[in-house]
Amino acid sequence: MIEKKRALNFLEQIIEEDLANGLNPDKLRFRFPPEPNGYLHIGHAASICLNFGLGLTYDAPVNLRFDDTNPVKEEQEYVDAIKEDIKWLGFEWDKELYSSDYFQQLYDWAVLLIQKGKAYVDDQSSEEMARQKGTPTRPGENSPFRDRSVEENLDLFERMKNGEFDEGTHVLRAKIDMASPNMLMRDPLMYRILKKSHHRTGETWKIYPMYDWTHGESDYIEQISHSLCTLEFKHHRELYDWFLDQVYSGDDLRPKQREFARRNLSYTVMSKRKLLQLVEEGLVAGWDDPRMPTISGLRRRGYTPTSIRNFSEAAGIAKRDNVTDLALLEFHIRNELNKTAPRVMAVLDPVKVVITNYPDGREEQLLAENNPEDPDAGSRSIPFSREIYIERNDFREVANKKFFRLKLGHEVRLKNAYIIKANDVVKDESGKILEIHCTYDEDSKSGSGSEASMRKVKGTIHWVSIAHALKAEVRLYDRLFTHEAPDADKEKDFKEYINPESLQVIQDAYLEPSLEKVKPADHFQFQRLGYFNVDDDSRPGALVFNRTVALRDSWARMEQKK
RNA sequence: UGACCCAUAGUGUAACGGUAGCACUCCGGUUUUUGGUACCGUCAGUCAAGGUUCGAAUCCUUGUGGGUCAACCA
Repeated sequence: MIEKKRALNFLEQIIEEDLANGLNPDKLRFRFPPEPNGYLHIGHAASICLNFGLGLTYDAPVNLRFDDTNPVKEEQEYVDAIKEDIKWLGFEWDKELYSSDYFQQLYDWAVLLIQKGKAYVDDQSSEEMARQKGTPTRPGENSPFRDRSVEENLDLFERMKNGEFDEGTHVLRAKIDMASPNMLMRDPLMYRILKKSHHRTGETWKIYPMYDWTHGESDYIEQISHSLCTLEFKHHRELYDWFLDQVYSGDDLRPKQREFARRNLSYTVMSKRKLLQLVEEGLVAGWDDPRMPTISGLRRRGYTPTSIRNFSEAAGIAKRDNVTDLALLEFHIRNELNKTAPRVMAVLDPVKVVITNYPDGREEQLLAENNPEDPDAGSRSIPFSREIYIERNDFREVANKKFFRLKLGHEVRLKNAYIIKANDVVKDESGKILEIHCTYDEDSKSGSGSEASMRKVKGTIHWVSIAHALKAEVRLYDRLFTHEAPDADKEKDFKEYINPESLQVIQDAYLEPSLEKVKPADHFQFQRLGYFNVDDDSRPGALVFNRTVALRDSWARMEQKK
C-alpha cells in the first residue's frame, strides 16, 4: 500500500481497498492495450502514464498488449510506432503480448460456450440483426436462429473457422438477453468471418473475435488485476463480467474493469478519425507534424518525456469529462527547458545596426553564460563586430518610457556586449528602415567590471554579428485551432476552426555561430523569444529549428491590451 | 421517451460526515544584463431545492445541466 504522502486518485483508492480486503500485492498487474491502427496521442499518454505509473507505484508488472482483433485496420507499422513512443516516454513493459496470441484459446472457450448453450451461430445479415436489436428504449426480439441445437452450432462454427462460408453470412453470438436495457447484452457478436490476412497470424484464421469477447478473456489469461479503460466502455463492464463468468475457474485472479475519463486538451482534437482526416487532407504534414497532439508530433515539436509525464501527473485522473488547458502542458515544458536548455541568441526578423564608432574590420570574442539557471552549464564565447542584426521590433524611432528597447537618442544594453545609443536611421523610399546607426560605449563591456559596465540601462536586447551569423530556417508553430474545443459544436465541422497562422516559416533567421554543429532534437532557448529544438529536417549548413513554445511575454500582453 | 455515468474557482484536480486546499491561467508587485526565471500578493468555487445530522461538497430525494449506449470497430 502507498503511504499517504499525496492525495490518491479514485483508481488508487480502489486498489488500496482491494489490498485492504486481502488482495495479495504480488497479484497486482496492469496493462496498456492499444489497437495498432494509428499513432498514439497525448490522450493515450495519459493512459500510459496512468497504467505504467501504477506499475511503478506498486512495483507491479505492466503488460503491453496489442489489441489486434481486426486485421482490416491493423498494421505492423503502427505496432512499431507505438512501441517507440512508449519507450520514448521512458516506460518499460513487462511482456509484449498480442490478443492474437490468444486466438486458439478464445476459440476453444467459444466452443465451450456453445456446448453450454450460451452461444449460437446466426445466419442473418447485419441489417436484420440490427432491426431485431431494438433501441435503447425498446427491447429487442430473439433471432430465429437463437435456439439451434448445440450440435448444429458446433458444426457451423467449425465450418466458419474452416473458411467454408463467405464474409457476412454467419456470426457467433452470445446468448444473453435481447430485452436487456444494456444494448451490449442483447446477444452480442463474439465472432465474425473475415478473410483478411492478419499482420501476425497471416492466413491462419478466417474468423476473428470481437473486442468484448477478447478483452476480458485476455485480461484473465494474463491475470491482469485491474483493467483500466476510458468512460465510454462503462456499459461494456456488464458484458466483460458476463464473459468472465463463463470461463472463470474460481480459484485464480479475476480481473476487474474500471473506467476513467479520457484526457482532452484545449485547442486540439483527439479522435483518431479526426487526426487521420488532418493528415489525409494535407492540413498537416503528417502524423508527426509538430502541431499534432500525437506523441510523435509533440516529440518533434520539442516536448520532452519528462514534460509529458509531469503534465499527466499534474492533470490527474477522475471520472468527469474534461478539457485540460493547453497552458498546463506549456507550463511543464517551459518549466523543464528553463532549467536544461542552453541560452543562445538568434534574430528572427533582422534589421541592421551599424556601430559607427566601432573600428571597421575589428572583431572580438565576448563571454556568454550558457544558462543562468544552471551553474554547471558553463559559458561560451560569441563574436562581436561593427555590424550586427537586432530584431526589427526592438527598435522604434520614438517611443514612450514603457518601451525598454532601442530608440533614437537612447541607450540599450546588447546582451553580453556593450551599451549602445541610437543616433540615426537610414530608410528606403518606402520608409522602411534599412540601417540603424549607433555608437557604443567602449567602457561598458559586459563583465569587464568597469564602472560603465555596471551602469543600469533599462533594456537589454539580443543580437548577432552579421559577419559571423549562421543563416537558418525557423518554423514558428502556434495552436492548430482557434477554438478551445474545436469539435464541441455538432453543427460545425472542426476544420472550420483551423488556425491559418499555425505555421509561419522564417527562411532567413540569423543565429550565433556556436550553433553550427547542432543535431536534431537538441533544445535551446533563443533568448527573449522562446524554446526551440532542431528539427529532423535539419542538415549541417541548412539548419532547421522548431519553436517548441514561446517564452511568457508580459510585454506582448501589454501591447495587446492597447 | 429507457438504462447507466458525471457535476467543487476560468481550467484541471483534492478534501471520503468535522476549518473547502493545491496546480495552471488571469491580474498586481519585488528582484533581474532575457519584458524570461525566481519570489511575494490579489481575485475567484461546492449546479438547484428539499431532507437526514450537533455538523453535509460528502449521505438521501427530486430537479437541472452534461456525457455514454442501438458498428460483423476498438
